[in-house]
Amino acid sequence: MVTGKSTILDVARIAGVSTATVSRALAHPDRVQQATRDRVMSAVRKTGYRVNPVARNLRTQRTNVILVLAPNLANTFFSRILSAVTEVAASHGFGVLIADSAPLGDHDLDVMDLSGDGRADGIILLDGALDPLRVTNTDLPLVMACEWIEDSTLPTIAIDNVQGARLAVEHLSALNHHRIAHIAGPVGNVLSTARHDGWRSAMQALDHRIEQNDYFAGDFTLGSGVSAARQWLAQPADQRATAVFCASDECAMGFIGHVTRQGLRVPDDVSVVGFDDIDLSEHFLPSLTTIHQPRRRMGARAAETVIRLIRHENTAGADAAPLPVELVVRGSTARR
Amino acid sequence: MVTGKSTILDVARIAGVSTATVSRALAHPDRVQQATRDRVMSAVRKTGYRVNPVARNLRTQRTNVILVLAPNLANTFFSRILSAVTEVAASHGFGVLIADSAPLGDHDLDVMDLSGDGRADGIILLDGALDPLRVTNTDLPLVMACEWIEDSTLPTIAIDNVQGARLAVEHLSALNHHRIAHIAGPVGNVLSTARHDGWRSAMQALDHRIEQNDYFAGDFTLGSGVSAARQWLAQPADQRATAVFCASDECAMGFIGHVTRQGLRVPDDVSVVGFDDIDLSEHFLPSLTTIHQPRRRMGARAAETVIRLIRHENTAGADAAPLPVELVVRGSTARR
DNA sequence: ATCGCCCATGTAATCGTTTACATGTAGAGT
DNA sequence: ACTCTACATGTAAACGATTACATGGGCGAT
Repeated sequence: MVTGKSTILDVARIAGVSTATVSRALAHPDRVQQATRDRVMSAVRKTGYRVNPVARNLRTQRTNVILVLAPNLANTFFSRILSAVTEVAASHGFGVLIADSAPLGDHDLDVMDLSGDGRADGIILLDGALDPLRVTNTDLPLVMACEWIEDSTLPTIAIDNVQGARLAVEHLSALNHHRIAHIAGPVGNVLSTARHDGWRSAMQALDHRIEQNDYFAGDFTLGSGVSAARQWLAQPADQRATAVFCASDECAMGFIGHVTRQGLRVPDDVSVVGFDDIDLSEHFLPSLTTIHQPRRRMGARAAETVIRLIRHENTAGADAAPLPVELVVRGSTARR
Repeated sequence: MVTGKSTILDVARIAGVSTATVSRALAHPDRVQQATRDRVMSAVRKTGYRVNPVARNLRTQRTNVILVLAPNLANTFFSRILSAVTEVAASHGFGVLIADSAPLGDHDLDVMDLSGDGRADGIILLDGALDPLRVTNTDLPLVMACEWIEDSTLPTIAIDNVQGARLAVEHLSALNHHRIAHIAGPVGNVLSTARHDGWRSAMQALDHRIEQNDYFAGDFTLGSGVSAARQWLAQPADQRATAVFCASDECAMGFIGHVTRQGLRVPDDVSVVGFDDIDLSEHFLPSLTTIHQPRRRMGARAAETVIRLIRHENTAGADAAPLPVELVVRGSTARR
């Protein structure tokens, strides 16, 4: 019980059996006699033996681990996805490890340098910005979730971002807003692009002209909401958009925070719609009208899909369809 | 380049050398002749060979991986700690994997079932609720951060929670509040306990009586802030505490959100202080007066400490002292 | 009593690396 | 010409488990 680095051989010696029997006693208790099983167990207790997972992984070529690569752990958006993944995986006997994919972009690493050809049985990738060549350079089952990679054939779990943007714009339009600005996400990001496209096409479909000043660059963060708010406030009061559709809730909160502190009121002076429906949105002041993403379902579906791939089960199914989004009307939007 | 599951032996055969030479060409390029090195490299390219980290880990008994166990990834508080850990680790050649420690509490698993005696070289544990017996049942270097385990001798990086609570209470007292309520964190949690103690002792030191109704149970979440707000509102208006010290920022936001929606104003009708200084606090409405935790520094220090332990470097130093906290005065507190 | 089968256990190969040690070759020093 | 060094490479033993196959004893059927 004291040592701590005992091997299966130590146990075998103490129990007076072979290593094979120890291994069997542990993995298939029904295949060894009660008496020897007891001797083995007691030896295990005596030595404090724990199986070395690395050795086991090498021999069995399995790890029972799913690796999740997330682009930015600081983004509160991922938490619920991760917990859903963890739950589903656990119910199938898999553990979950998470890694920040940011270092992968910078250095010359690729996915496998972290995941290791053998460190995980499958990967869930939440980062669409990774070089596709690097990503597919692996035999491991890999599914994308939330974000995706254009022109790749990877299984992908995502929502209909264009539709989400459209719902936001239509909601604002129905409240008699015609000048609906957009604070975008980071350029190059697939989500940004989809939401931006959705905004543009919805505006066109509703015959609302998009003024040059109504597009603000951003990056999903609180800070980018604040700086967009500054730019918006700098415009002459009678020439501003009367509503803003933000590419993320955080960004929306940054915007609202800043304009409120400058003496304007939301939604009386400007309506704001976010995207994501993070936990805080409901409690923010004013509570945030936003596009709800089914985060738990995304995480669960991603986990199920990758596990099915790992097990070589039939992966055909309704997986292709994007998950539905939903407009949640709260206190940050009002009739003009 | 096509296969994908080629071993060092395949490379050796194609290059016409032994596996030892391949291994050396990759790990110590200076110890093989230019010519053979080139042959090896070209064989590597031809086969798409990637070293199998599991085999390497087994052989070298190292992984260059640090495992971080966090109690609750949904808590936005951890993000910045994690990114600091990741950065520092990377600069020392370590990768970082993160796992949710929640499953460890429930099942019969212990730390090693996830980390694996061999899967990581060291552990940073952010969860103080784990059974100490299970935690210390490992040879791996292990450091605690943020939370800690009573009566254990594990190296611990933390802030002075009692002092933080004291600063909050003193600030409110200086603003002429005497009835200062407290919304606590989960019972049994070391942070909750320390902050609760700090509140109580500061109140005593200032000769403020603690009324029975001024303690609210909670659990750090938004929701617990809301339900505390309900209880507080249910009290007769002239008999309520005039200020509230919350055990977390999220909780404070939940409280403020609810009372504001019920028609009260913060800070005019009630002052609120949070704890943590998460990103959003500055942008919340009103912006949140809170106790700032140096999250990046905690993460960095934890990483440095565990790496020093892994390398058997002298670990003595100023590590014992808790990191300083700081009161950040913003818009949620006002003179009574 | 003999044969054959089953069950519990042991033997040893295997997973894919790294690395201590052995081997062989070439050039320097005498 | 001979030895000694130095260096490049090969040989083979680890790392710690799992598992196909071999072995031997016990027991039922004949």
